[in-house]
Amino acid sequence: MLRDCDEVELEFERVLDEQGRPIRHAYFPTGGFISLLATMGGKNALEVALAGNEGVYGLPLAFGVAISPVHALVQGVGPAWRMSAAAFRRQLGQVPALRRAVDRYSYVVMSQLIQTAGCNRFHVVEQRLARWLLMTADRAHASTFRITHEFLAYMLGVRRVGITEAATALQKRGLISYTRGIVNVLDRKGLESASCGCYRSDLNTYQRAFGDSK
Amino acid sequence: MLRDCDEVELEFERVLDEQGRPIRHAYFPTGGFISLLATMGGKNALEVALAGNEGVYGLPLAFGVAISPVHALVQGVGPAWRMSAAAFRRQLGQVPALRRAVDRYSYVVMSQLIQTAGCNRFHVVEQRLARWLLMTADRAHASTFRITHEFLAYMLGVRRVGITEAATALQKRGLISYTRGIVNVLDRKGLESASCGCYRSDLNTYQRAFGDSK
DNA sequence: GCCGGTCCGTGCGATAACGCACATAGTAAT
DNA sequence: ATTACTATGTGCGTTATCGCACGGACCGGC
Repeated sequence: MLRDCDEVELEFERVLDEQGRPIRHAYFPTGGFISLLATMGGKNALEVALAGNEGVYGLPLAFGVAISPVHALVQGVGPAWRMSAAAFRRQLGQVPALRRAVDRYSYVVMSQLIQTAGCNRFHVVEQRLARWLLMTADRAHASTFRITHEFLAYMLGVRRVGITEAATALQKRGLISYTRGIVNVLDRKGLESASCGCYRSDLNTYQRAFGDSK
Repeated sequence: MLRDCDEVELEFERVLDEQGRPIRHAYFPTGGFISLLATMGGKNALEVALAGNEGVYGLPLAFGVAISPVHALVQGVGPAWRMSAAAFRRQLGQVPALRRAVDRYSYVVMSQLIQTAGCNRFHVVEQRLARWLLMTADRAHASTFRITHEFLAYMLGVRRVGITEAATALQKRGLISYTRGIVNVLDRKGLESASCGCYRSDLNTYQRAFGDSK
């Protein structure tokens, strides 16, 4: 199966696919991770899912559709396996274990989309920011990572200043620290309780889909 | 395949499955339709998708997981075919055409979840209400249907009064009329332009997934 | 050491939606 | 007709977030 893959380096802010355009490759991130954004005409956008080494980018291919429903943007640099759309579909037909894993992961993503929809509706920016930082720290496999307020604002669909305010509050509480694009998670537990339950809820969903069978 | 099905009548406000609990049956609505809600601890909820005769309820079963990520509530009364979870999974394995249709529909639902997440973040209540009325009218196969402001508020995750205000505005513009739980869509085109682009966008997605191959 | 660019912080009026309380208007049963 | 109930409408102070503008701080290059 690896014969159909290239190993590529995901470059920061690289757009893998745009909403409404063909999906050219599936990606299996190993070190990097990918943001999936709903773009809402103009400059508004909203991150709806995150694909790191726990998942894959390119699910629609598994459903027999090659048009991306999201704007896919590299968020964390690092290596990934890349497979052409055609090869991915072929492998899905030939390798039952892959098919099963992708199906399970589809469930996880669908659940997260549902959770995120509610989260964006009901939770305040500070909670959502805390959740986002935790999710990102997990996928970056590090408590420190690179991200500006500007970029965060784009992900969460709020003003840059909204992020500044929320981040300042988290910093004052000693949960994070940051300077010019470098965020450091100081107190993971604390940040988790500052976040909405959505973070934990996502973890549980993942566990339910993959953990229980092991 | 129909041998594994019962024909059942979907009763108004009947809860088919709760979030986090097993999915007992898959449903193929013919006349009725089903709301899928994200429940956010306590009384808050948000409709994230709608399954009518264009789709099916029970997708997670197709992914090999039997736990519902949503609160599934009957929204429109009418008949549906019902199949046990086990039978649905069996049929998916045996009937390639079913598998393919369900895959395509999974893509549609996933796209709609993405769209809806953005919609709830960026669009005002009046636009979202207009969208919801259009979606419901489509699935009810009628321009008149039963729905209270209270229920609508629950679906859209806003205050009842928020619906009253938005509905009053739409009524003043001659797009709808309503009295005590009966809504009537008077001007479909007008309502569509009062809504956000999300309604049309959903239709396009559906077309893309199913229309193009025919 | 200055300069241009990037990133972060603050101030302020505007707005959509909130929560709560209460008023009115149909509907339906007795 | 009275009563009870459900559905809708109104009023009002509060809040989270917005949009915009500007001030300051840090950084790398010359």
